Amino acid sequence: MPSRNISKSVVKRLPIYLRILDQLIRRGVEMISSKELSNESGFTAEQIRKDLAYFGAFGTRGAGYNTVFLREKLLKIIGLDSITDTIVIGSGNLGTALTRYNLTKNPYVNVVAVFDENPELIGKKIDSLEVMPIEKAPGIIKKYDIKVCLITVPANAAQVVADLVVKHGVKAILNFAPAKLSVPEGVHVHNADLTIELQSLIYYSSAEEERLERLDKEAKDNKSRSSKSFSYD
Amino acid sequence: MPSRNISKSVVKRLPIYLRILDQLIRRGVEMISSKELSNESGFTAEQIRKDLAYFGAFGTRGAGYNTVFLREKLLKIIGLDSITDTIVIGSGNLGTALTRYNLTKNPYVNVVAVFDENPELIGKKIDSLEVMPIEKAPGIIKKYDIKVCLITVPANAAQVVADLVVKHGVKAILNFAPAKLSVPEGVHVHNADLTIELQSLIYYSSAEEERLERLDKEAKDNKSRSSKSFSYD
DNA sequence: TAGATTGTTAATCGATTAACAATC
DNA sequence: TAGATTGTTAATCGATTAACAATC
Repeated sequence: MPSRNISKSVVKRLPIYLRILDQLIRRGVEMISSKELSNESGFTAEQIRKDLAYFGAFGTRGAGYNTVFLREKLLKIIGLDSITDTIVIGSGNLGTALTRYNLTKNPYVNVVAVFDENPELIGKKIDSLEVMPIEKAPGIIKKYDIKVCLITVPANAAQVVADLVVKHGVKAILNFAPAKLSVPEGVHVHNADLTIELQSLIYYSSAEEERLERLDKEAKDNKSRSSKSFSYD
Repeated sequence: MPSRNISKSVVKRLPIYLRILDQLIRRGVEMISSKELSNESGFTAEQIRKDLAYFGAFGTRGAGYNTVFLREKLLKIIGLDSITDTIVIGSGNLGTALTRYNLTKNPYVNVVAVFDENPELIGKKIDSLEVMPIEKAPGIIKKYDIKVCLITVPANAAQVVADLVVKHGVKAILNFAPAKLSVPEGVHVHNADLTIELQSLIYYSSAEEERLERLDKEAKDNKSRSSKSFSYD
């Protein structure tokens, strides 16, 4: 029996399984074992089987999973069985890139409008879309029943924009602004904070060990200079 | 005593603490308690204290943390105490946006070059940088001792690019391509896969409960139609 | 039937939270 | 000294891994 309350980590893996299935189907593969999915994805076979089992029993013992069947199940589970309309707020470099990217590359998502506050950018063309003033967002959200929104405005504007879209019915925000958004219960925010990603990567890019040892040494030096207690070890 | 083997989840939170400290210092705040940092960040005060304690004792009991002091410690811990030079490979919409973004917004990181395979894009100007042919990457990596690299090429080119930069000494890759990269031990990859983020967000954007129940119902219907066994409950 | 691989339960591991002594 | 808040140890929680019976 599928049980509810699926954890975030499980949900984040589902689109990866979907992508792999898309590739396999394109290559003509009809059946795939959890072992092979493990090779393709880097997750363990046990984890893959367990993830899928939260939603049902989609495989055949002794044989594996039918790729087309599993793909269809995953589409329904994730909610990609019909195209999701979305809007982009913030038509700067990143907003423009994401709009173009989604228009071309992503078969499951459709950007229906791009908004900006800056009057200079209104009317600017991004492929076939024209940047609209932010005031028109509520109307568009209503018209297309928008539930998902991408925010690519500067940090200081992000909360105002989030409040606005949530007020008109948006349930999920992909936030690229380097700011923590407060949203009511039931609204989901994923932070795609590129600065954070990059900085945490820098942590690993140089000899971690040495850097932290240097830090320890400094601390010790300070201590023996200024404190009454000695440090052992 | 600071212990080694810091987990990824801890490291990902450090840049967030850093950003909050930057804001606090700009506002003139001199001391901050873990409780207040909790309010600003959304993490619990216990977690913040524990995270920091992995690296040393930076606070003052009864008083909290000195913002300037803690910021400086964090810079050293993360490795941001000197500017990190980086390169961007792939000068499409996303690569261009990230290059501009980093050039302007990020004080700790500097994009020194942008590369592309496509001959048509070579020579294109992104602010003050000229897109260079990918063949020049090894020379630039050596010249600037590049350890961190952003990959924004199409999925099918990502692995080749990764192999190339790793071969010449890159230790950390921020990968925007929707592809799993294989890298040798000691090289770190962070995937910033916007499609995955967006799709997993869509999971939460519509009534999860209902969707999954519909799925269950389908499964049950199929079973009672085609199988020999009945399903109870 | 023998071989393979799922679905699921139990064991382990790791990360978060709670509690509190240390100490400013 | 009393009040506040850290640093750290112990308890809890959740997620991953291992094991194996079910079954194609």
